Amino acid sequence: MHFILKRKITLKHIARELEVSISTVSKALKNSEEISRDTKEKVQAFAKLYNYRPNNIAISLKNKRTRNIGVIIPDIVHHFFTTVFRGIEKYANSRGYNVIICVSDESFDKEVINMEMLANGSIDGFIMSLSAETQQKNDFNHLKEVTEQGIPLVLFDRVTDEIECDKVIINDKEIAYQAVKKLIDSGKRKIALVTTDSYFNVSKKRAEGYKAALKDNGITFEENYVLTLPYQEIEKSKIEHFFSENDIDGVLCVNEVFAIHCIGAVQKLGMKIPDEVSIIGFTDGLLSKYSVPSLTTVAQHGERMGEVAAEMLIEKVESEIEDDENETFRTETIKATIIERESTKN
Amino acid sequence: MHFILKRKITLKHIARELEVSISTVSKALKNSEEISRDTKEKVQAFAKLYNYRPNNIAISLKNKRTRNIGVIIPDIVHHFFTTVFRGIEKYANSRGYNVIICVSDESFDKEVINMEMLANGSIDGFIMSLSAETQQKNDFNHLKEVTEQGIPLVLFDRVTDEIECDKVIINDKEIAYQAVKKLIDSGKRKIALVTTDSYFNVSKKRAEGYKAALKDNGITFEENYVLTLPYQEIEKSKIEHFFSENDIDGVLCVNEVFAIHCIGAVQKLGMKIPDEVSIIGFTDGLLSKYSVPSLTTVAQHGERMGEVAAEMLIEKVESEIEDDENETFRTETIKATIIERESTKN
DNA sequence: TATTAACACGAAACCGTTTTCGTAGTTCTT
DNA sequence: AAGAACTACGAAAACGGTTTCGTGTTAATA
Repeated sequence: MHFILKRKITLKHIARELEVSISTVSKALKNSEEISRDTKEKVQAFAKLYNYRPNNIAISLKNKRTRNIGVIIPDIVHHFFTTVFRGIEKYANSRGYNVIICVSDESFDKEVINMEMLANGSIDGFIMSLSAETQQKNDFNHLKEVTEQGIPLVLFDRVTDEIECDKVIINDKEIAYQAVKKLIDSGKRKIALVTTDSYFNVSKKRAEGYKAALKDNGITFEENYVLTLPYQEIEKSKIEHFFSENDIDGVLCVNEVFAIHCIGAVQKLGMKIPDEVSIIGFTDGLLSKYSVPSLTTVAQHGERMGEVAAEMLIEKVESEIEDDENETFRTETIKATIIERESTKN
Repeated sequence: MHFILKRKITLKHIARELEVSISTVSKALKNSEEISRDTKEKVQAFAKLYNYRPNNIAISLKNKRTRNIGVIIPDIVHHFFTTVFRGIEKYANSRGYNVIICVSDESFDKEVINMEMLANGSIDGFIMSLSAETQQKNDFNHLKEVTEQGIPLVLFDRVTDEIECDKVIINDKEIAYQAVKKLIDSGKRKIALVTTDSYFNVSKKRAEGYKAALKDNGITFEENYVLTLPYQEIEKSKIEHFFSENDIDGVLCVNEVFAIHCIGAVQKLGMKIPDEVSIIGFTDGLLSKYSVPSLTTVAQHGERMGEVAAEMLIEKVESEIEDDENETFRTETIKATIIERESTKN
């Protein structure tokens, strides 16, 4: 076995070979008016023959623009985040950007480290969703530093009011309201909320919608009807206990996995879905689609969210106005929709 | 609102401010022996105060090493790939590498474009899994070019013999054999294979294991018992038809979604799982865990696969031997395991 | 024919580092 | 006191491009 390494060819090589200057080569390849037709053809032919490609790193250094976007998300093995990521990747790619992804693993420290790693020239801007720990600690100095350096930042889904930047969220409160309204309209009155700890801003918003819907329909909110579950390591017994102790006929879950667990618990207790208990979840993933019964759920349109986030970021990146003074930040809201399946009746 | 942009500070700034040369600053920050204690302290203090961080791009250009890994996968909203990716990301990060990810979307052209985009200096090496279309076309010139340029490449799961490089696969044939054996041992004889088109090398391997297990147990292979499904857009009716036309008592599916569909079809036909029909799938995702009945499945240990791939790549990247002559490539096999759940009996 | 304009190209600076090498100025030898 | 040996630093090249500006040659103009 004998490989000939076709090492990357540079302008310098071409220049030397063709006995012209580097500048001439550079211009010739850009089809500059300055260069004679003859020379251009010669250079271009040579470049093509040896498959010349400009070195991205050199261009990045010169332009102070990498065409890389940094994405920091709490988890990658998670349907919602992957859909958002797909949206980001697609849009970014269509605009000639690459995506560097880092996973914070819900850890504050990792989030900080990842940001610092990328903030030193590797990327032109960040798109991120806050880790659980960051939201808990309420410490956003790493974000502040980055924005103060003039690096554009777009936050999605798990955002914070503490930082001024572009944001993309869904209408969590509203859609939770609608979901609960839907349960009420189908005759349910004893509606539970299965949620995570409230330092997740999305959970908080969804709880608000839940409460508002109850109130507007003359149902008094009962603390007992709220089941708070850890984000991971769910105990089935706790859920079963919840449903056997309380007389529930409708459930809103803040995610898909919780909803599946509820289906299991409810069925185990011998109750029929949706007739005796109706269930609505969040996140339209495979689980919702393929569970039996299939799950009525809130589609968050993650891909759209990703696209919008990427678009906002690239806009900021490319508008080199650096207008400092009257820089303006937007918050885009993606309208979630309810996908009706078998776990509810209408 | 008035922001003061703390623009990134460079060696040049420090040098100017402290009235020393750039080289002195550089050395001082590296604690070089060459520089006097006084100067070092002065420089280091200044750098710390202004939060100096070296520019990654400049360092990359100088060192001709980016500490970036390029990952190209067919799909991101896919449990197996995300787990592999998590493994890659974790390991890479622990070694100080960042990961740039591109999605080929099962398209040959996108795969090529993405490779070219990254191959011009943006990354030190590739980890990838071939797109469906690439496997179909059997065209691997883009891979060949990259390896010929001396860029390390590690292929995982969807690999090809046409390219000499490091590879990470699972023991597809073996584990399929074991899965079928398990069905046979539990008394099943009329075992179906639900698979994709055979240009997927993994499907081919699994089919081989399936056939070998039948043969070794004196069961004749029947073409009728193989159901080939498209990768997407599955028609339920086709599956139901398959199960009503054939007298099946065991099923091996090459993925989770196929398995879930089979559960649905079998149940619709009024047959009991696992007593009348046992089902085993591939990919241990949420669906397998939460379906009813839960699914016995082949765990591919994607995260481990990713770790191994990343480790192999980084080893190659960092061994600058460029030994050309006797460069040696490995193929690591991750041992898949069968996770027993309710869809089979023993 | 002298002047000017157009043409075609090269030198050099620049992006932000690292690193080699050269050299003032000081201290140590003998 | 002269040479050797340090010490502490700076100049410059290099990584691979882009871009501005200057200039020698030729062609057009007066």
